[in-house]
Amino acid sequence: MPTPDHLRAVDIDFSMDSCDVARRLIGVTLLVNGIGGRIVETEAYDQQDPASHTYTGPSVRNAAMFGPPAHVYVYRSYGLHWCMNLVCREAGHGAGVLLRALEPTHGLEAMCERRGLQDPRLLCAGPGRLAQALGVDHSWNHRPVQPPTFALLWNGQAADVLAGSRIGISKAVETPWRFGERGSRYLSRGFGRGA
DNA sequence: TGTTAGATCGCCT
DNA sequence: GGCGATCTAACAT
Repeated sequence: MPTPDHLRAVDIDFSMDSCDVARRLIGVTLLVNGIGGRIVETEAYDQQDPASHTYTGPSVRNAAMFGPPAHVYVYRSYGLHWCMNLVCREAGHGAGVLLRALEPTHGLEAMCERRGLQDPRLLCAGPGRLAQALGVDHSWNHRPVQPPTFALLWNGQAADVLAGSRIGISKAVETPWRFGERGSRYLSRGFGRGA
C-alpha cells in the first residue's frame, strides 16, 4: 500500500518539552512497519509531574524515559496491556508522550487481525489497544523512533487541538496535559465541551 | 446507554 | 504486599 502523495515525512523535535511534542503530534500520521494512522490523542508526562512514572527518579522499569529522546518507552499496564510512550527532552529528564489514540488509516486488515475486531473506532482508541494494533510490546522498549521501522508523516495542515485533563491517574488530575483533535471520532474519550 | 467488577503481574514500599 | 498512565464483558436501567 503506497503512501498517499499528500503525506510527507515530518521532523518532530523530540528535545522539546513533552507538552510541546504531545501537542505537535496531533494530526501526524504514525506508521510502525507501514501500519498505523493519524495520531488524534496524546498525553504529556514529565519528571516534575506527580502522575508520571518518572516522578520518583530512574528505575528498571522507566529507564528508557531517562534515555535519549525519540526513543520508545513501553510499560505493562494493569498486568496485561502494553502502552507506548515517545521519550522527550534530553537524556536524564524522564519526560515523554503517551500515545493514546489513532485514527486508523494504514494496514486496517493487520490491525483488525491483531485486535480480533472489525470496528475501526475500537482498533486504536486507548493506549493498550493502540499498542496491540501496532504490534508493539515490551520487546520494543528502548527502540529508536526512526526509519525504516517508524514513519512520521504529515499532510501540511495544522490540526485543531484540544487540551484537557489526563485519564486514569489519581495525582495531578487537574494538569491539562492531554491533547486531542477536536471532533475526532477516534478518541478514547471525549473532551467534555467542544469535542 | 451507563456503570461495575474481574483479569493479571512487574515494580515500588 | 499492594497498586496501577486499562480493557472487556456482564450486568442494570
